[in-house]
Amino acid sequence: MKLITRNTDYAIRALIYICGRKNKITSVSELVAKTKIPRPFLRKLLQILNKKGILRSSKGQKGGFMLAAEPQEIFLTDLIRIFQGSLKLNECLFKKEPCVKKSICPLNKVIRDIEEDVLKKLKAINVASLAFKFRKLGIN
Amino acid sequence: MKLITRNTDYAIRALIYICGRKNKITSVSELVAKTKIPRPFLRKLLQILNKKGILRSSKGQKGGFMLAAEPQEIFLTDLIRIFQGSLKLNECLFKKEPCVKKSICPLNKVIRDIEEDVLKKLKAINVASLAFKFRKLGIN
DNA sequence: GACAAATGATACTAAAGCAGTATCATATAT
DNA sequence: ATATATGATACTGCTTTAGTATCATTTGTC
Repeated sequence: MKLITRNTDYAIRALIYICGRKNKITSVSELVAKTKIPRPFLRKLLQILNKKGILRSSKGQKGGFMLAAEPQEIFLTDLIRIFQGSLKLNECLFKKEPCVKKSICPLNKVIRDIEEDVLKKLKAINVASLAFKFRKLGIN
Repeated sequence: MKLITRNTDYAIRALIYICGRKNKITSVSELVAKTKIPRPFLRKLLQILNKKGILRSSKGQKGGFMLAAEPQEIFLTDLIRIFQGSLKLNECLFKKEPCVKKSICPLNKVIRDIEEDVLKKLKAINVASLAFKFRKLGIN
């Protein structure tokens, strides 16, 4: 039972660092030095964030990445969705023979309620607020 | 991101049914007929619940399972712990080089807070209350 | 006592997701 | 030209999930 996996975690930390660099381009080399994330893995993550419109990249020497979106508009839910697919905590568990009464199933309901609450809380967290907290503590 | 996996889900549904049978012994055959859970898989789950002291079994003809614990004392958290291991939502994500400031890491903190809230809510759900809800709806 | 019907114990398997690595192509500042 | 970036893509190893398969043991019934 994991809320966020490692690639989501890495992505968030990379974004927090990039956010702190404001409008300056940040290279993978700099990110690797600061975050200790394995280089080829981080490269892959950044390329995905680029394709998803969260980062903007420039190639060639002096190339790198910068934010393409406002940091207060990049939510934890977005990153989880990108790197972990669906946000549903309880997928349909009876794939073969779906319970006809699924919509009123009490077990599904209690799980759904918890799920919705989690999503609401995740939705309230964005890169800007996290970056602010890190900055205040002098981390990164 | 799944709160409960299929074996936990199956286990809960089996327990709910067994709970409804009160003090009568319930065989795997009856449970398979009612829940449509694959027989060998269900057998394995019930054996685990037996070992963990949640079910009591009797062998031989007319054998089967009944609750070994009070249904209001069997919590969702217990079953998740049994079938999904730890309840930690965010395991240590920097295994190789653990962040020294982990205890004060803002990202870890927000995730931990959500996690604790989820656990509190899961802890409030037990087999008895679920069985009651199912019964009221005439399901199972 | 034989037998059928139940659980106990254990080992095995297939598929999916997670956490990366490796390589080559392409763009660009100097 | 060349060094230094990213882009695209394919591959690998490990773990978890979701089961299946077999044989041993116990027990009620005839």
